[in-house]
Amino acid sequence: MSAATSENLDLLRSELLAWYRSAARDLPWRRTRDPYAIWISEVLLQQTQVVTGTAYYLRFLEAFPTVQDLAAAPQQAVLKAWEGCGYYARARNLHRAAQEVVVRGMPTTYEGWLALPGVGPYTAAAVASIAFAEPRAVVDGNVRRVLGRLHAELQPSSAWLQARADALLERAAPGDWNQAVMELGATVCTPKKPACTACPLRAHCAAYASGMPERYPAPKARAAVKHIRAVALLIGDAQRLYLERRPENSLLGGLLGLPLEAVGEDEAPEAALGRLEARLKARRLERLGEVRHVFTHRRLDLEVWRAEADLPLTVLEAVPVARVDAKAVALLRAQPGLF
DNA sequence: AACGCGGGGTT
DNA sequence: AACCCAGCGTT
Repeated sequence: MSAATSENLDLLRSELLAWYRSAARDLPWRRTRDPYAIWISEVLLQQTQVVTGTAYYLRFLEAFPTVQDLAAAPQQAVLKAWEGCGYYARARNLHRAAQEVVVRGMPTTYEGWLALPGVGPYTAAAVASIAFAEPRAVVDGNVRRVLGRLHAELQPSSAWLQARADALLERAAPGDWNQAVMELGATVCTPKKPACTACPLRAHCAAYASGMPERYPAPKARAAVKHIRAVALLIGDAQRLYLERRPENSLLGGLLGLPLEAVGEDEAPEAALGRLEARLKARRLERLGEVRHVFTHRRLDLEVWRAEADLPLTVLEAVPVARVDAKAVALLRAQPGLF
C-alpha cells in the first residue's frame, strides 16, 4: 500500500497522469509553449493562488508580450502592471532577468534558469520541465502536502521532499507530471477536507490509510504578527500627491508611497508627526483618520494627516501604489467639504 | 536555518 | 483568526 514500494511506482505514475490529462483545469499558461509566457506564469504564481494569478498573467502579458518588450520597459511601468499583486521584488527581479535574457539569450536548462534573479529551485524546475521537457521535479506547497500525505510524514524536510519528488518524477513527461502533482494538491488533496474519494492515488496513500489524512503534514509554525504604528502625510489631493521612494530593505521597500514615519514603542504619534514635518518642511492641516492594514507578518496602524508643503507632486494614476497607501488616499475622498 | 516580504482566498 | 497559496533573497 505504500508509495515507497517500487513495484507500485509505475502504476501510481500512470494513474496520476491519466487523471491529470482528463481533469486538468484549463489555465491560460497551459495553452502556450512560449518559455517566456510560462516563466511569467511561474513567477506570478509564487505564493499567489491560481485564481488570483490568472488575472495578473493576462494583464502582464498584454502589457509585455515578449521578453524584449519587458526588458525595454521602464521599471515603473513593470511595477505598475504588478500593482496589487504584492511581493514587488518579484517584478523588479523579473525586469532585471528579462534584460539579462535579451543580452545573453533565453536559458534552456535548469541551471541556466536558476542563475537568473528571482528564479529559485521551484521556478527553475518548473520552467525547465514544462517548457524544455527537462526531468526536474518541482517542490512547492502542493507537492509538500501531496508527498507528506502519500508517506504520512508529519514534518517533511525540504531535502526529504526533494528526494521523494525526484524518485517519483515521470521522466518521460516531466512537465505534465509536475503539473499533475500540483494540480492534485490544489484541487483534490487540499489542506482542509481533502476529497480522498476522488483521488487517483488513495490506494497508495498512507495518510488515507491512517483515516486522518488532514493531519499530514503538520502545519508550519508561524511568527506572531507584530503590531506597528506610523503616521503618514497626504500632501496634495486625491489625484496628485507627494510620494517618496521608500528605502530598500524596509516595508514596501523600493516602492513609491506616502511619506511615513514610524511611531516608536511608548511614543506618542505626535512625536513622529513632528519628525515628518521637520524632514519635509511640511505643515499639518488636519487629521484625516486612521487606516489599519494587515500584511502577512505585521499589522500597521497608520494615522493619516493632510499637510501642505512645497514639494513636487506625482500623478497617482501613473505610478504603482501599494494597497495601504491607496487606503490612506481614500480618506481624502471620504472627507466632506474638501473637494 | 530563519526571517522578511503583500495580498487574497478558504475555513 | 488561523492557515494557506504553483517561493525567493538576504542575513
